[in-house]
Amino acid sequence: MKSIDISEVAKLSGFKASALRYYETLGLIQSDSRKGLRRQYDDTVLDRLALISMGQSAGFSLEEIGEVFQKDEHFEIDRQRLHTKADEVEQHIRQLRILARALRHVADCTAQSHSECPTFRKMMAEAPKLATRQKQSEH
Amino acid sequence: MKSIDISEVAKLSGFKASALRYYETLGLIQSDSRKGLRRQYDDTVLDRLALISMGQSAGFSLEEIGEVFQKDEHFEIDRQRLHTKADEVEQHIRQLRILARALRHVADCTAQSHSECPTFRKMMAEAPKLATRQKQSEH
DNA sequence: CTGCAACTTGAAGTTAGCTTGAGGTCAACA
DNA sequence: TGTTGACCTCAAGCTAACTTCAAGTTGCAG
Repeated sequence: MKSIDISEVAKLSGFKASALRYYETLGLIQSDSRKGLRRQYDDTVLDRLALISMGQSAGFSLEEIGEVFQKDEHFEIDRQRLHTKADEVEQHIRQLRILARALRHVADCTAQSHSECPTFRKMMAEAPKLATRQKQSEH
Repeated sequence: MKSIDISEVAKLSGFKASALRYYETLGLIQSDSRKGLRRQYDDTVLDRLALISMGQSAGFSLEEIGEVFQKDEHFEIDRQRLHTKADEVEQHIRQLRILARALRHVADCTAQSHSECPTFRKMMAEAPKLATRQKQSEH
């Protein structure tokens, strides 16, 4: 395990140093030592950051992402939680596939009004049950 | 086209009435009339809202979503933009697939440290180039 | 005709996720 | 040995996306 300087981590991960410091206050990452005042990181931090980045793009809050990282004693619960998160991601993927198709359709369909195009109508019919769930489950 | 009351739209779409009013100020939706003071919506608003919801879950800002809805004169540019958005969504999907696999792996893999598990290492190796792009392209 | 629940507006407040600024410290190079 | 530039801390500031609040209005049930 070699140590990397924060500026290097920033460069490699695409996160700004200020974001890395912020993540540290949230307990999402830790620096393993200091060189003077400067944070040095174990290179596994890059995996963590990649997961954080992907987690964010999956719509998880930093708090949720943090929970996933807690490898606590009761790891059976933890495994369950991870699978649940994976299920959520897959659900999300299904929704995005509909969106991609809808976008391409709207781009290509020559119909005046999409609300009257049967192809579009059919696509949208699949969407609501997927699309409204997030909001309900919040808070 | 039948008109629906805002409370009904809220119920059907999963968005709160306050959010609907907010979207109206941003020009994302319009109410087609009023009953007294109360907003009434054309039922195509539900499609729009489903698209908004999906767009958000794809990580687009309300402003970006609004742009997509602008069906302006130069529709060739518009088509191009829509396809670009679709490309972004598909890129996003690829990233989420890696995340889902990573989550399931971490849940099931018995290795002490994931950073030493070759399967995990291999997955993560695919991720960075996908995961860091969003941040760079912002602003 | 009278309530009153459910809407209205505009302004202010909230939360997440960072970034920025002021003032300080330090490693490394000339 | 001194200077400099990149880091440090802590507090305050910022943006997006809403929500909440206070004060007013209105459709409709009784």
